[in-house]
Amino acid sequence: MIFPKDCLLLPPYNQANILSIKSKMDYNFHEIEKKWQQYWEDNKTFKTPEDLTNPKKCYILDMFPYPSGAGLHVGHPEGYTATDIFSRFKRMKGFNVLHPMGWDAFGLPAEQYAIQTGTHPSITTRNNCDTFRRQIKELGLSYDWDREINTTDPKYFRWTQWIFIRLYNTWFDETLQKGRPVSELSVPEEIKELGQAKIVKYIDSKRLAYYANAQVWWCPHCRIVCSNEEVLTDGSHEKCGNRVEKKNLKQWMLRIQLYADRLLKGIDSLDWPEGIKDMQRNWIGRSTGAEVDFQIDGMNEKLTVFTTRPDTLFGATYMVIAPEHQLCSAITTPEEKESVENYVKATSLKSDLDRTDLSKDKTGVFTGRFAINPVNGKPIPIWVADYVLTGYGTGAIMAVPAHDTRDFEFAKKFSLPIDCIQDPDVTDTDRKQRILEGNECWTEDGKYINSSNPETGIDINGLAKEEGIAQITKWLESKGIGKARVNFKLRDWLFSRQRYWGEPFPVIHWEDGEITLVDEKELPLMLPELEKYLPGESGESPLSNSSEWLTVTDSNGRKGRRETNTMPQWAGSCWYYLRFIDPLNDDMIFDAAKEKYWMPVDLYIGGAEHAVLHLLYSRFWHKVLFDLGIVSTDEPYQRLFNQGMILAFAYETGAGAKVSGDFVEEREGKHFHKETGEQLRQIVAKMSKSLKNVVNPDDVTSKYGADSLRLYEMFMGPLDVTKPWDDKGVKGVFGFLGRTFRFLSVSENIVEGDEDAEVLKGLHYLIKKAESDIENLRFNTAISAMMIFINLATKKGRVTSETARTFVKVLAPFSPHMAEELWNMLGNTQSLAYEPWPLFNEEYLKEDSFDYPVSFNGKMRFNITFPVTMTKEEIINIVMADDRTTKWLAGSKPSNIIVVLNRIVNIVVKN
RNA sequence: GCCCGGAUGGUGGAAUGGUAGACACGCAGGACUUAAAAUCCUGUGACCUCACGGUUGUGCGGGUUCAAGUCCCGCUCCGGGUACCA
Repeated sequence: MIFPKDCLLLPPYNQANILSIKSKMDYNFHEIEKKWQQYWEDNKTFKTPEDLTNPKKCYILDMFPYPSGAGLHVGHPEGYTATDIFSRFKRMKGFNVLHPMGWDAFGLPAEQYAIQTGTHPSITTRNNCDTFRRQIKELGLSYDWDREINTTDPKYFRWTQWIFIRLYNTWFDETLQKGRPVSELSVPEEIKELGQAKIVKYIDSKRLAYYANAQVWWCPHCRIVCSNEEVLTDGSHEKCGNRVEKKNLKQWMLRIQLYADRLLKGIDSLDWPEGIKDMQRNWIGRSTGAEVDFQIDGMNEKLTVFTTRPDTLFGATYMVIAPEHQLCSAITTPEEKESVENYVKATSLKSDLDRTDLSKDKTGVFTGRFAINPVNGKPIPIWVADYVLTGYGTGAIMAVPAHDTRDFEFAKKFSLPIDCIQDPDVTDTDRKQRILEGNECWTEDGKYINSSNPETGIDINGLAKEEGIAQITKWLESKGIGKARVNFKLRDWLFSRQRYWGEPFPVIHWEDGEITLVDEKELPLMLPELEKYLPGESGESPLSNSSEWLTVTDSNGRKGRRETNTMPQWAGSCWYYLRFIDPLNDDMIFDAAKEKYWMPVDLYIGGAEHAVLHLLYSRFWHKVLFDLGIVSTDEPYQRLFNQGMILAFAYETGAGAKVSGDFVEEREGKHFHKETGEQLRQIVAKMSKSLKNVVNPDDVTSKYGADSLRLYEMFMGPLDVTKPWDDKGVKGVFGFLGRTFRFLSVSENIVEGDEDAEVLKGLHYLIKKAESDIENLRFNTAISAMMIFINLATKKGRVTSETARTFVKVLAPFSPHMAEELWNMLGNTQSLAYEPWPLFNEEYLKEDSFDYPVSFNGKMRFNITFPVTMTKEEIINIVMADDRTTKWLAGSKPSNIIVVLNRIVNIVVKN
């Protein structure tokens, strides 16, 4: 055997030492992670503090998952790791932290599985939750598991039902812009005179929860109601391919529209991404305008339209009503009856997508009837067209084809008159002529023309837009044929589903037509056990199959039937953040003092797909609860952040065919088809079963450990951008963790005494950087800073124990298992979860000198190091005397010399 | 169509208007090993050059500035949202 020279120099006892070091050096993440997860669980390390006197509190929330049968995918841990780092950091900063997790477990998949197999959804749900919980625990996330909640737990949905009762018993006082109990609603005298039935009707018309007919898509084949997205463009059901039809069903609705203004104004005060705020604003869609009445020629009826541009009334040359408009058949003349009826019927078969597709030609039919334009007395034709929707405005519009592209297209197609009433501000005289003649649409502003009428006395010619709107609105109001109005795009919320696996409504429909709610004391109203989960014949929920549960009799022998609809999945997720505050309370929804302490949620992280609906619905409920004095804040989520989607590489052939990951092999950085040998293009796509590019976190943790998975997900890039998963990237952070462990776990590397100045500077820079990066959720650069520090420390070969302890604390929020292990090895017996976060000392970061880049006309040429205290004049003198300056000036004289202290020197030379 | 983002090496990305490419992956070379893996070291935007060094470079075209990846104007492409909103 030949030994290398150096080896011979080692005394025998040192070789033994190497062995012991070697065993220490192994980064055995399996053992470490299991050990600390067990420790945290046994010691309830992350139990939420009960003490509510600490003024520093932080409520950190994840959007809780729907526990699907497929288990976790790598997208879940992204947001969870981010909130975990934030939570661990805040604990070290001395905050009381509330960081809970639960399950949004009502939902369709479990119900469909029940239909197929007869397995009760609660069993499927429990199994799925168990899988999710196991997987999440294996990531070492610091949740307080004593607060775990599940929306399908009767102890939880009891309170969801309780909130529904509150909504039902609340009305919105538009004067105060506030929800109030119906007991405080005063019924007008004229209604009181009409008797009890009318009084009840009046009150019902004010309740935030109301019962109404609503049109839904119905698949006769599957016997279920479908959502818009389940209906394909050709009007068939996505799942079975059969044709769907529209069906009117009695549904529960919530009057979110009344809260539109409050929901809109509330957005301003929130620390949310601007993009999400804009999306919510657009969804609410507030627009101001006016309602205008048009008298129908030859009938004692009027047609009311909503318009944002009442000032363009002189240009209104026809009207359009939606096919569902209530006056549609009354308006239609006998001659046009057949064509209108056919058109209405054809529309009802169209899916919403089909109907609203911009690329499709506009369709419509004439009703045979005219309306009178109030500003000039001209009769204008009334048409029916499906581009006008019933749900928005009044379901009728006045068309101004000269200045609205949609109206223009329609007018051109059906040869309707086009009257230009705004002077186009264009220099091109040909174009100007075309616009004035009604051969081109002008949608920008311009001074009014042709906008006066001696009979009505209006004249807005020459005025600008704002003044025109004001004058016409004033005129309409004075004549009693119109008024200023605010309109919202936001529609009331359809709040019932014809499903089994959801919260039952605590509602009884009595045989005499009365509707009553179940007494609060009787909650929760449980779901009945069923033999089969198929929907009822007529579109009713599966609950209608249950006989005992369904019927009730009151003390007077009156028979009643329970509501068979259930609540949508949104219901449970609308308020879960409140239950986390006091999840085990059986006496009330939550303790008021605890709510006051913990609310609002300080940081809420989840996917952008919930940017509108979940967040808007949740804010709506919260505002109602606020108005009723149940919660103490007006908004639930103070700071929101959306993580980006994690995509994965996929492969396609030159022809664009997708190739499953199984058939791809990599050679020299290129990708080839294993069978055909064809070179493939690497693309980035959503993870999907068909592309076989789904990454399972279990595979990653078993190979590299949870700390590596966490670190990689955070190191991939900024939290909010979509980014592709790359297995190779995990190796990078795994390598870093291994190097860190191997360095800090060897006692020879840890010394006592004074720290090296460079290491000290690096360490304090790291503390500062990590702290601000965590606060700003910029974890990728914080991790990079840790790598830089470890690279420096390993180069130096040793650090002081003080430095080691400090570094481990910085590492702790990111890779807590390894940090705990190292903390323990450094001689500590307690968990470091509550160790104070290290303070950085600005003194160590101070530099004596700065390496100035010297540039000529902005191009960097060379560097010179100067003391940081050196003045501009001294710097200029030395730089100008430098040989390299002479070289770059090449005989020219500088016209200007810019010195920005401790930043740059720029010498300007004019050519 | 409209709204909101984005475009930086082979890849993910970094960069208060002030040295573009930190950190990492990949790749290349080397060390260790019988060998491989693991680990460690070195190099690595492109182009010219033995080298010193130079030229060029942040999607495209203009502009502001002593100085632009960053600010402004006009485009192109990509991603997300939305669907005729009167």
